Amino acid sequence: MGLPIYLKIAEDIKEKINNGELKPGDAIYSENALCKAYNASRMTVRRGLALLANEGYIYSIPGKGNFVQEPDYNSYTLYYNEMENLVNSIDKTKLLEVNIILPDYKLINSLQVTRNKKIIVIRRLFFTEGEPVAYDVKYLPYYKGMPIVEKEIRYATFPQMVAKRTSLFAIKKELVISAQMPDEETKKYLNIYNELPLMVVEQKLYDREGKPIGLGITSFRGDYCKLYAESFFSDSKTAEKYKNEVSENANNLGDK
Amino acid sequence: MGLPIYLKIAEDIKEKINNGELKPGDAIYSENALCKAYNASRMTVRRGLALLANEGYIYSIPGKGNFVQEPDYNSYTLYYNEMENLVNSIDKTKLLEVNIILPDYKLINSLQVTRNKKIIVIRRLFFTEGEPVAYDVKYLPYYKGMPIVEKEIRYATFPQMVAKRTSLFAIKKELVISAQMPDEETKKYLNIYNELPLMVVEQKLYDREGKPIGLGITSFRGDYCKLYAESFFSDSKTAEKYKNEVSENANNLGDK
DNA sequence: AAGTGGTCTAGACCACTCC
DNA sequence: GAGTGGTCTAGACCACTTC
Repeated sequence: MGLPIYLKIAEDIKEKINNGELKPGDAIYSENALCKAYNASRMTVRRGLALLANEGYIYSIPGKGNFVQEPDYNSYTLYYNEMENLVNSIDKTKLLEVNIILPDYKLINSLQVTRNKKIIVIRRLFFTEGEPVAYDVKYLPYYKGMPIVEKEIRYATFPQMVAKRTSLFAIKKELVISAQMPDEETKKYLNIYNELPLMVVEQKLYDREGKPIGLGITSFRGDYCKLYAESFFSDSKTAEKYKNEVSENANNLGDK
Repeated sequence: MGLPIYLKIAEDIKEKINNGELKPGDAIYSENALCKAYNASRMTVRRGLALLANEGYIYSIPGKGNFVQEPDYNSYTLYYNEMENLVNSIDKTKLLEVNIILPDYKLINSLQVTRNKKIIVIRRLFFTEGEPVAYDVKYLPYYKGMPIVEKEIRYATFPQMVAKRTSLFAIKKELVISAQMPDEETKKYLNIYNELPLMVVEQKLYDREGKPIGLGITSFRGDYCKLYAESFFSDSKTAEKYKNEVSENANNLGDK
């Protein structure tokens, strides 16, 4: 069959872990044992084990062996894009303000700048089908020669805004998500007349050295925002590619 | 130096990507070229590249080459544990109800069961320093011989509850996060007398075959719950162990 | 035909753990 | 000292893309 040996090894062990044959803390067969069992070279066996290690299934202790890892119960992957979420997609934005200000106490702390540092403020409203659904504020320390392009300001997400200055690979991003009641100003912007909470997402970006390079606060109408997260144990990804082949091969062998 | 060659290769290329020398879509030196440049065997070079691929920095096209990957702007890692979050840790729970019910329409849909399937309901209150901070409901399809242990019911998180039935490795977890206003009952439970929103986290667990095995809804007082997420480009993990040595080497590059 | 990445081998030396 | 994992080599054959 077309399934590479290293994948076969990884899948077999993964299956043993998934069905409970191997439990967290248990030792796996040694690499040499696996070499013999699969009639494979050690590099091939190690490649299979490396896969499992990458997916969080096993870990190794030099001199002792490979062991089944305790799974991480509390880790999820969250997809967040202020322009797009479960409930709505932003189809229009309105620029409320673009300005350069001096930071107040909170901003000085959050962006770790001096009180004389100029800060760009961008305040926007996000619309979905004519309805205002989110109030968005970004704070960016101003640097000389920083390009400010109208179109970008209107339609860019936060990472896109700073991409001009730094490689996006180098950026660390943080989110703090909370439920809050809107103040009077926000109520007005978002056409809130009754008791309706906000989903507030605070987004902070850091450069490679860990220095903050931007703070964004997006306040969604509670009825227009749901965030979605999932635990992905990257199970299938590895063998997915071969899945068809496997079933094909089951039917017709031997051509090519 | 103690830094393994494959790590050195990976770090060098990563640096080129981070500082913008290599941009998304750009081709990397071919594996053979890297072999010569680092005076290394191809397996070693490929190990370095495999690292970068795993971290989302590059991808490869057979027959063409390795290329710099466009980073994923919208992906974050969220840590969620209903008993523990940014603001508070649950130090006491109160069991409101443990019961077996027949599912209503919504549960039938959500858990994908028949209307005759028995469902376990567990309703709890979570406390922090004497204050009720969250109202928690879990729905679990009932299976014969399912152990129900008082202590577990009181203090277990959702994944822990189902761990008895299925290997946790095999579980897929989903979260849907929203901001809502409390109903009268919840207000009473959580001592809410004024306008205070809820952070509602809906948690759904699936077994290996994708069948739902549990639904949980936790309603936190808005002032007692903040969720935290971060983008981790697993940068450091790889080289962390060698960091001291890396900075040593940073001074005397430029050879070759 | 030449170059690329994908898989794999059969060794090697090292540092470590366990006995 | 025997066994373990960690690193690495110098080849090999394959399928693929490009010219």
